[in-house]
Amino acid sequence: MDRGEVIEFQRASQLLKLLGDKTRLTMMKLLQTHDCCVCEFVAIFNMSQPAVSQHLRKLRDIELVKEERKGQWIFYSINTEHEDYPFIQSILAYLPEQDESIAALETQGLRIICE
Amino acid sequence: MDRGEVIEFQRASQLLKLLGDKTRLTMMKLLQTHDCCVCEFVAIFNMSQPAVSQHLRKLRDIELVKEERKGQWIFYSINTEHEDYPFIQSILAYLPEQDESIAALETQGLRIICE
DNA sequence: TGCGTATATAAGCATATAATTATACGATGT
DNA sequence: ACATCGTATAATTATATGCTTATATACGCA
Repeated sequence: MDRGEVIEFQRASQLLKLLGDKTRLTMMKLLQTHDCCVCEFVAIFNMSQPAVSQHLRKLRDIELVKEERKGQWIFYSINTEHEDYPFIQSILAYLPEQDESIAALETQGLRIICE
Repeated sequence: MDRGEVIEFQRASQLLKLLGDKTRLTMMKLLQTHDCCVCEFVAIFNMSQPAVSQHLRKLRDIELVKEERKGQWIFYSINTEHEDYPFIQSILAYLPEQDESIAALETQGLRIICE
C-alpha cells in the first residue's frame, strides 16, 4: 500500500461505521452503477422517505455522494473524486451486483430517467 | 470479484459495523502482525480491562479472532481461516502499520512474550 | 397564484452501543 | 489452602443511532 493511499484509523473507522449499515452499504453499491433519486431509493428499500433522506445526508456529510437537482428530482451519485474513494471501491468490489433492484424498478414503472 | 468471494450485504454490513470502531479496527491491524494478550491491549489503548475484553468478545463472537490461553495470559490472534478474511485483509491493507505501538510496549517493559 | 410532487429537516422515541463499576473465574506461586 | 494476577461477565448508565410523525422548502404545472 503506497503512502498516499494510507488512511488514518480515525478516518477509516468513520467511513466503515457509515458503511456498516445495510441500507447505506446497498445505496453505495447501487450508486456505483446507477445514479438514483430519492424516490427510487424509497421504492427499492421499501422505507419511508425521511428515513432514506437521513441515510443520504450522512453519506453526503462526509462527501461520499454528491447531489444534483434535475427538475423536481434530486439525483445522487458517487463522489469518485473523494480522497478515500479507492478504499470505498475496494470494499464495494466484494458485494454482489444490484442490477435486479434497478430492473425491478423499471418493471414497476418507478425508474426515473432524466435526460 | 469471483463468485466465491462475494459477500452478502447483511454479512458485509455486520463486519463493517464491527470494524467501524477505532479501537476494534486498530486491534485487528495490530493482530495482523503480532498476537497480543489482553493486558497489552489495555496498555496500548490506555483503556480499562473490561472495555478491552468486551471489544475482543465482539470480534470473537463472529470468529474474526481466536483466543488461546498461555499460562496466565490469553493471547488473541487473527483467524485467517475465516471465510471473509480476504475481505477483512483488503480493508486492513489501507491502514498504517502499528509497529510503534508494539515498540512502545517493549520500551515500557509491558510486552508479554510466551514461548 | 395555488396545488401537487419531491425532498429536507426537526422533534420525539425506542433500541443499540460503549463505557464504568463490581464481581466471578481460572491459573500461578507460596 | 490462600493470595495474587490476568481475564471474563453482569449490571448500570450515558450516549449514539435509526426510525416515525409532523412540518418546511423547492420545483413544475394549471
